[in-house]
Amino acid sequence: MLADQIAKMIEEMLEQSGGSLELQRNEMAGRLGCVPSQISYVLTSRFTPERGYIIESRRGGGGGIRIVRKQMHRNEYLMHFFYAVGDALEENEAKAYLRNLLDQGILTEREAVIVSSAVSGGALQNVAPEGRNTVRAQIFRHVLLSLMH
Amino acid sequence: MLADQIAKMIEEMLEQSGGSLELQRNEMAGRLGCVPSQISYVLTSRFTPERGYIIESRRGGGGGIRIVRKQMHRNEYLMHFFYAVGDALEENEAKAYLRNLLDQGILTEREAVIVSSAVSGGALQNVAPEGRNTVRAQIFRHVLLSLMH
DNA sequence: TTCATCTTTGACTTTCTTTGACTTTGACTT
DNA sequence: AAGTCAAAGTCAAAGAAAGTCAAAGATGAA
Repeated sequence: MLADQIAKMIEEMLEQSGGSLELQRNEMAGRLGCVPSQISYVLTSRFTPERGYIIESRRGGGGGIRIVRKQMHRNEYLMHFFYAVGDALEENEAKAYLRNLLDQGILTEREAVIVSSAVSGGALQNVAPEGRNTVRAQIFRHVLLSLMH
Repeated sequence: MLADQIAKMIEEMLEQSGGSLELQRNEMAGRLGCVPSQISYVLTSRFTPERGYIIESRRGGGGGIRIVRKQMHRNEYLMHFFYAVGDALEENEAKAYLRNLLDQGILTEREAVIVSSAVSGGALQNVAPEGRNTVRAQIFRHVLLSLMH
């Protein structure tokens, strides 16, 4: 399958380059004789943050796509929380998790304060009350993902 | 890319001169072998007030362009952003502000990453699109407040 | 088979860059 | 004051990437 070949190729390039690389979508698609959006597809379906990759890109002349593989070591911990949080999260649950992360030395105090205020009731005033716990969970999970670096 | 080279060059000059400098658009374009409006482009796309720069200029004979990198003190800075953010905030604007806070040493890289992901489009998926920029602003402002000690 | 999910493709959109023609402004000369 | 020249400003068009999305095609499980 095309997508798998491309994915494999990117993995190899990542291996060679020690974990990060930059490529040009059109150029790569040209070399492989496929349509450029195929590259995008591979990237969004295989190189997701959940699997430990970060993708950044720039459009326009001289643009390109940057792929970074995050090192997995104490990230299992974050993963654990990621799944524990689930789809909805109360403000005080959030606080409890943060306390935990702080105790484990995964967050600094300031970092915990930042996250805490980002998911505080005040920050989510403009979200309909029924949706608040969902949004809070979503934000929290995104933060956890971003910390797996 | 041309624009990036020019930006880099200007950054270096700013560094050397301790934060402010004056240049001549035509003269610089001549040295670089590019069209003068390219300099204007770089200035408007990269050295924006959002990123903490002030640009002033004089036309006519003997004219020139003055570039100043603002530096304020912590809370002033945070206040400044607090008001600048206003009631709605795009994801890109948020990134620009964070970059700036990072450059000023007000946030660490990890902290910037945390905030960035907390206000990312992905984190706010469950907020109705019309409300997203409002919620993002609210979260961002709360985080700024929490940093003002 | 049938349904759901994953792939592939291509048309269209958005974003960023580069260029050049034209405009505005300021300083100096006459 | 008028004219001239030397700046910088503006803007739109063209070019160069990547992003999005829906339709069509596979593939696999029940």
